[in-house]
Amino acid sequence: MFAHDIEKNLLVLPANITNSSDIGMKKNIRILDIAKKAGVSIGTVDRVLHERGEVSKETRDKILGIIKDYDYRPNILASSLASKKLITFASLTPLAPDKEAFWAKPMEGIGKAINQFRQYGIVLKQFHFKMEEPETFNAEAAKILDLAPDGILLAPWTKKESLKFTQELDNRSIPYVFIDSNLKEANPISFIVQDSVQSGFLAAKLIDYGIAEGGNVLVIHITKNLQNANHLLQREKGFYDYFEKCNCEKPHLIKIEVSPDEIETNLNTCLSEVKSIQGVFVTNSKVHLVAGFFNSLEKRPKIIGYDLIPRNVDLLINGKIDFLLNQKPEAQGYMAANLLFDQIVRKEKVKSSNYTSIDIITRENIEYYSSI
Amino acid sequence: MFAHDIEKNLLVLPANITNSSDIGMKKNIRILDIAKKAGVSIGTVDRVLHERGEVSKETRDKILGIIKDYDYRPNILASSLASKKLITFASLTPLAPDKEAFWAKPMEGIGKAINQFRQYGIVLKQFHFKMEEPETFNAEAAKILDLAPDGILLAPWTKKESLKFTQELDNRSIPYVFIDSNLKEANPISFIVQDSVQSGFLAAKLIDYGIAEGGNVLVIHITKNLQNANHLLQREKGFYDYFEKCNCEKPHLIKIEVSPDEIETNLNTCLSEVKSIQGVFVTNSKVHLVAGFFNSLEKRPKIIGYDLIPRNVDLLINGKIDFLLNQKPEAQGYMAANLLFDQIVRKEKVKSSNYTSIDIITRENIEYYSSI
DNA sequence: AAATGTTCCGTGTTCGTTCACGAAGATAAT
DNA sequence: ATTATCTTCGTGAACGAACACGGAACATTT
Repeated sequence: MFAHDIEKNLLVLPANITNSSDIGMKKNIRILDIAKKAGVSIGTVDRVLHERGEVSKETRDKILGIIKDYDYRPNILASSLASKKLITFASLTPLAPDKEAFWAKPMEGIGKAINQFRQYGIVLKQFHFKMEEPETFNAEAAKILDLAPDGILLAPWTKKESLKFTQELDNRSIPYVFIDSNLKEANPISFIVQDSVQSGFLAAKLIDYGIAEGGNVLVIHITKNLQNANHLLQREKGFYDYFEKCNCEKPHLIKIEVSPDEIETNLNTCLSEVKSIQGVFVTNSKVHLVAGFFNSLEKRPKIIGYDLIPRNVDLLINGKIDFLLNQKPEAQGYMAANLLFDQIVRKEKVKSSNYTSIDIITRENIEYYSSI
Repeated sequence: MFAHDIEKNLLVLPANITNSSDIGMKKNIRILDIAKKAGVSIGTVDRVLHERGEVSKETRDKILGIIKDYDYRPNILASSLASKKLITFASLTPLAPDKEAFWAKPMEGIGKAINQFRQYGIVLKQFHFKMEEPETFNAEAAKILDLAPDGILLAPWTKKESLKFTQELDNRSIPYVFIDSNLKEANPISFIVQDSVQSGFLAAKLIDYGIAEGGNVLVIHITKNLQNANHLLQREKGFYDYFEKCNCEKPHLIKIEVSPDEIETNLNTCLSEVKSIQGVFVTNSKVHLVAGFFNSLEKRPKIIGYDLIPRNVDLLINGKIDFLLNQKPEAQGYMAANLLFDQIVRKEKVKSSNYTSIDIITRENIEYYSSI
């Protein structure tokens, strides 16, 4: 009577009656099951699953109905095993001068993820551009278009070039994931970034928490071209916002914009003019360049900066820097690669916006922030 | 001449000459390849791989040599697909009274991982014990032994009962992973915990950073049975250590041990006797129980506690608590399940000790610490 | 010498897909 | 009516590993 209900592999429990103390017990419906229900062969089901036509509208609708009703999910193990074609991912990120550089970290995470995906037939081709030379971005982007990969991990460093590239990707419907920063005008399947404004806000809180009322606080941008560095401006904004909104006595904020090679003169001038510096906020990883300057003062100001690059880490451990804000670049890379995988291989809908946590690092907790 | 070198699927590049700009391109050697090289059939290779005998020592050694030389890694896709047997994981954790409770979080992470593993034929059976009733631990442990799962996720809450259980697991060579705390006397394949001493150390730093020199600092244990709560004692130790080692002016530390239902009287007495409380450190998630007491003081002390449970989060956001230390319980669960998977399914060696980061949470960064 | 064990190893099927190939049946062109 | 061309669908061989089964070679017992 109910033989069909208990026939092997055809028993598919509705999701809502699964035993809540067990996870993963639901038996998936197979292509063969769908075929039987529809009275066709697996070849036909396969054709509608892969949308390669040659199926009458009638049977197509029938099969699609069954797929929906029984919530068919392809078995990616069998799928990847049977599929002989390679899936190619490409990454386009700033060139990391050495293994210690910031941009080596996301690549680490990406590499780790890709290695786990190897048996799924996934390969990654890495491309790098030089941050100061937008032409190199275009050149590498062109190479990627030639390669025609199945998915792209992209750090959209300069807006104009990135938009041109992503528009072309949209045309060719090649999915891409943004890493490190986002472009509202583009259509990535997902982006994974840190909230820069909020991180500046947090930095201000940490300064505020640690200083006596009043006094002077330096906000230092160390970059050659501040206008191109949107991150830094947003961090600054968050920092200022905090003191606007808080009901604390607002310190006197002094903003300094300087290129890496002019720090010495610039900061010496500043120190001779301003007394009683209670806090220093450096808006990027270059904080190691300024930490030494305040040793001479009778009371060192609270110093806060960004990123766990080795020189910063040393200074943090030695007590010359109070806080580093971290954005887990390895984890970002790892997640980004996983997002592409979920989208392309697992064919799942992925969260389109991903904000990484804003980690507060001190010498007391840094040792647990090294690995992924 | 070199035909065998380029024969399909037999081309296995040494790892050191892979192009560094590409990841995942190395072709894996298959069982069939090993069989050919050894001049036997795949059946024989399969027998030595699974150590089920019936192979002469001679050919066995030959095959093992090839496996080693060519760094054979089984294709887990094909492997899981072909293997019809279910792999059962069991978890034994404290019962979470509701979805918001602390112990619901690790289960969330575990569940997420297990769902990703479903197609590998993995199921999870959940077991829970009541924290105050060690007998329930024993009862559930017995159920698990009956079930004879392939791997176990275990929160070793009470030492005696846990050791008895893990010894039995050792006897039956069932692998287990510790979560939340570790037992030096046991032999888990891995443990994933937070360094409690260091977290107390960090808490002290945050108090120290925020208070003026001197003054009184309260250390509050809120528990029914402090001696059974090793975590809390270690956190206290780290907290005291900090002020011993630092070259700051050490505040006067006042230790309070109180059960959850006696807080009110206890704390009121304390407040009437001690003036000028600058900092409060609560050694567990019960910090929400005390935050309200200090509103009446003209200057609220700095308050720090543990864990992002809803009541704490509310108080943090409302500015009644300054810092919460977090141990990413979801991520712990997720990682623990992945460790079991890597060990049992992927047959990889896993890191035996895993320390989660000690996250500093403030109202400024909490919104990015909710999800996994 | 035949019968029976042992030891060692090969073969074939299966897992759920992918995909090339080809076979019907219907329709259109000759 | 015959051939050609579509449209629509089924079949069977992979993919790499797991595992049951069976078979050959050799040794041991009657």
